[in-house]
Formats: sequence, structure tokens, C-alpha cells
Amino acid sequence: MGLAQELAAAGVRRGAPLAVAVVPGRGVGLAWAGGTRAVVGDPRQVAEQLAVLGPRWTWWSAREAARPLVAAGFRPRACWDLGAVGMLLHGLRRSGPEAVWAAAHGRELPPEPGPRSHAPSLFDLPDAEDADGPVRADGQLASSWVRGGWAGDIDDAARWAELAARLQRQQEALLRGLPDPRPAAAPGSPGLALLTAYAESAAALLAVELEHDGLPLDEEAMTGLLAQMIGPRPADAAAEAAMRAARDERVLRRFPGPPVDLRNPAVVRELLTRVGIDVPDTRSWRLERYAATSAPVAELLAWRKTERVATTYGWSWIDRNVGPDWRLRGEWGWADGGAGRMTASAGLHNLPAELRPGVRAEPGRVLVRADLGQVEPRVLAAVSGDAGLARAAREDDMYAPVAAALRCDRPTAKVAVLAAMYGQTSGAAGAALRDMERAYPRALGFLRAAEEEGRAGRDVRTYGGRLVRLGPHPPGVEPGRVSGYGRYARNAVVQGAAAELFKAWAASVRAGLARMDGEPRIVLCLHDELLLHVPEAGADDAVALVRSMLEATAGWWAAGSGVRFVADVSVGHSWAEAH
DNA sequence: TGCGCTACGTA
DNA sequence: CGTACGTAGCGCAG
Repeated sequence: MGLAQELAAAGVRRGAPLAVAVVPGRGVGLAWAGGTRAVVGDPRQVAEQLAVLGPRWTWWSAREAARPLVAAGFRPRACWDLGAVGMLLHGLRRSGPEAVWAAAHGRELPPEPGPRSHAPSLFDLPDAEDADGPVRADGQLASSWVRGGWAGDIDDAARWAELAARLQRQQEALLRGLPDPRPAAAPGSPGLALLTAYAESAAALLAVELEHDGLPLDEEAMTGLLAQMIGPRPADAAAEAAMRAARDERVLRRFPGPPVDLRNPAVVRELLTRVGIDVPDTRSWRLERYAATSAPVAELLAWRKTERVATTYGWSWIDRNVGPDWRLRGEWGWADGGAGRMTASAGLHNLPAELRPGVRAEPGRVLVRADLGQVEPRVLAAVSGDAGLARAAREDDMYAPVAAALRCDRPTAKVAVLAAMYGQTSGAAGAALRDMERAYPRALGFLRAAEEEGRAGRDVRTYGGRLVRLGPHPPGVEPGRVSGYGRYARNAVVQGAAAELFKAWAASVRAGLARMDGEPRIVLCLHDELLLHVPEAGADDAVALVRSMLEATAGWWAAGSGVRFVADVSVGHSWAEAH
């Protein structure tokens, strides 16, 4: 009997959790609701064999378990990421097994491992106890197992997988215990928190795939752009320094007096006084109004732009982050920060618009760009259950009906909505804000409630169930700056829910692409934008897919709210062209 | 070397 | 109107 049949007979069926601990090159440990199994063999081949069962691959982290499979060319279908779900459920800032295990069992979190050594504690002397297994007598995970001690032995890997399977059931039970915020969830269907856990897990896997695949650049296009903006690639450090000096000189010769360090804001401020400009700081937006009348300022601002590209997105950036295959690769986070947005390093999330023509599909392929329109106000309408705002969110442009309701013009309506969502401090849209309160009381009440929870230092949960900690040290908020908690919480419930919707959409697009030919891939996630790299022949199908998946996702995510989500979708050879 | 500040790119 | 994130160079403290 083959392995797949064996597990099928043991009750592992489509969508059922199957925990896997990968021992690279040696085998895998498996565990499911009814048993465990240590399998010797190439992990990728084992995974391929079991894929016919369509299990929900369950692992402590995609980074550890899925990376070797992805690197070997295996693309898992569905998964459960204990780290990702643990962060979601418990509001953790880290996703390690010791933390998610402790949180699920209501125990104090082990101290954060790090370069900074801490005072010795009970957590530091587990090795003597480890012989017994992964769980210590005090209920915490043994640190040698957490550090991967199980990976030396396939039977240990099976024990590690068994523990994963157990924690998966506990997490699932906790998720099922959360209230479903949707007014019209289909009876008998999974709750929103469980569905969000699936999406978070998929996002964690997608992060691993994005790191592996990278973003395709075109060598000729990108080097051409850079050469035009910052000059040709310097031959050596001396040539680089000379070009730098030449760039500085162009600016300095416009100012009277001795040269100064343009990279030092304090002396730049002094420099500006030489041409009669006195400013509190030298930020670009503040200097912009002088640029039209002052050639030195215009030159300085142009220098800043070039300097930004030269230092952050220049030749050394290419050398550090672009492979010989001309793929730009960075590290991806699936749920960083307070709100749980995806993050990326290596400039993937802040690539200047001028460089986007350098992001190009490979020959025979195209890029499909899809971005959600007005996603945050639509999310607000859905999560607050405000019938009036939801009615507005049925339109392609929801600011038009909002303007009508507020009896103002569209730009004012937009500012009023944004001011309400993010807690404005300056009084530009005061009157419109009062009209908002009248027109959309439920949405405004929802935001105010989040703000009050934040001010009081009470944790909040997003629509999808992410716990946002507002306790002693919420990330991004200085302890003691209690007024900051309010806006932080107000923002987190909207931005966080939007991130959850986006990831659910991305997960379903990923699943849909897996059924298409020619290895179409998601190559970039940018908060409300997806970029797909697909065969030319599959472009129309990909466009249809992102649209139908948005409709399907919104159908369950915003069930009963009446809110529509819209996407702008386009196809092109370069990222810039697909706009 | 590590950290805060200033500045700026993206959503 | 606000929030989030990553990156880089500077000055300063250690």
C-alpha cells in the first residue's frame, strides 16, 4: 500500500490538517488527527506523493518547513501556519514555536532570544529535561527542540509534527470560539476568524514563495534608467567618490560662501540662509514653494532626488539584491506591525515610480497588475456595518455618493472620509466631519469606539480576529504617549481589516494560478496591489481570475454588508506600462 | 558599534 | 487628513 493510500485509510482527506516536519535530504515526520508516521525519503517526493490527498499542510512555520519544498519546486496547496495563526490569535510580535505554544496554553511567554544576553532563568536550562521530549515539565517547549534538535532524527521529526498537529487543533478551537462579526455568515460555514487563519497561513507561505521567485527586472531597462538618473556604474570607489563630489558641486556653486556637507540637514539650513531663506527644517515639501523663484533651491531639490536613488536604489542596491537571473529579492513579512500588513525589504515596497519601467516580464510573459480601489473606506463600511456607507460602497466611486450625502464636492468628501478614518488633528475638514457624523453614525461610532479602547490601553480585535495589543508596549507607540494610542487603534482596525481582505484575495488568486498552465506566479504584493507574472497566452485568464477571486472573497468576507469591492486590472510588459 | 534624528520612497 | 513600513546618512554616546 502506498503512503497516500495508507494515510487516506487512516482518515486524512482533502482539507484535513496534516502536520509535517521536514528533515532536509532525509525524510519527513507526519502527524494527523489519528496518528503519526516517520517517512524516509526525499521530502519533496514525499510531499508530491501526499499532495494527491489535498491536505492542509500544517507546520510550525512556512519559513522553516515550506522553504526547502518550495526551493525544490513543490508548491503546497493549502496550509496552516502555527506561527502565523499564533500571532493572529494572541497578538504576538514573534511567531516562534515557544511563543505560540505558550500563548495557546495561557502561559507566560519565554524571554525573547536575541544578541542581548539576559539574566539566566529557568528557560535557559532545559537541556537536561529535553531527553523526555519537546514539552518540558513546566509546560514550556524545550529550547533544543525549538532550535531544531528534532531535525537530526526522523522519529523525532514525527514527534515534533505530532505536537504541531495538537497545537493546530487547539488553535482551531480558539478561533471557533471567537464571535463572527458578519451579519450574514452562511449557516454551517467556517467562521470568519478561521477563514482569516487560512488566509494568514497562505500569506506566510506566499512570503516564502515571493522570496524564492523574486521580482523580474529587465537588465537593459533598469541599467539604462539608473545610468540616466545617477550616471554609469562607477569602476571603483574612487570613481564613485568623484561622481558624488561632482553632484555636490553642481548644487554648491549656486550658493555663496564655502562648501558644506549637503547630507547634514543642520548645515543645509545654514546654507539656505545665505540666499535669504529661513526655514525650521529642510524637508522637500517645505522647500518646494521656493523652488520656482530660487535656482539654488531648485538645484538642491533635484540633488535630493538623485541622491536618494544613488544611495538607496543605485548600483550597490542592484549588486546586493538582484540575482544573476535579474530577479529582485528581499525578505518578506506576512503580518508585521500593529495592523498585520505585509512588509518587504530590498526596496520592493518603496521602489520609486521612476524605476518601475525597469520591472519587466520575461520574454513570452506579461505582468498583470490588479489593485483594489478605495479599499479602506469600503472596508470601513463593511466592518462597521454602516448601512449608508455600505450603500455608497456599491458604487465604483464611493466618494460621489458621499459628497451628495454631505452636500459638498468630491475632494471635500474624500478628505472628510480620510480624516474620520485616521483621526485628523488639524481642523481643515471640521464641518464635513460633523456632516459625516450625521450621515454615517455607525461608521463614526465604530471608529470612536476603537479610539476609546486604544486610549484606555485595552486590546482590540480586527474584523478578522487579529488581536492588536494596546497594553504596556504596543509596537510603534512610545510608552507614556497615551494620546497616540487612540489614533493607533483607530487606524489598526481599518488598516488591519484591509490587510486581511487583501491577503484572503491574494491567497485565492494564488490557488487559482496553481490550476493554470505555464507557472503563473504572484511576484509582488503591495498592500492593495497584486502583480502577477504570467504567460502571454494566459493573460486574459489571469485578468478574469483576479476579478472573480475578488468577487468570491468579498462574497464571504463582507457577507451581508452590501459592500462592493472593485479592482483596477491591467496588463503590460513593464510594471509602469501596466498602469 | 548602537541609537536617535532627519529625510524620503511606497501604500 | 492620517497611519504603516524600509533605507540611508549624520551626529553623538559609549
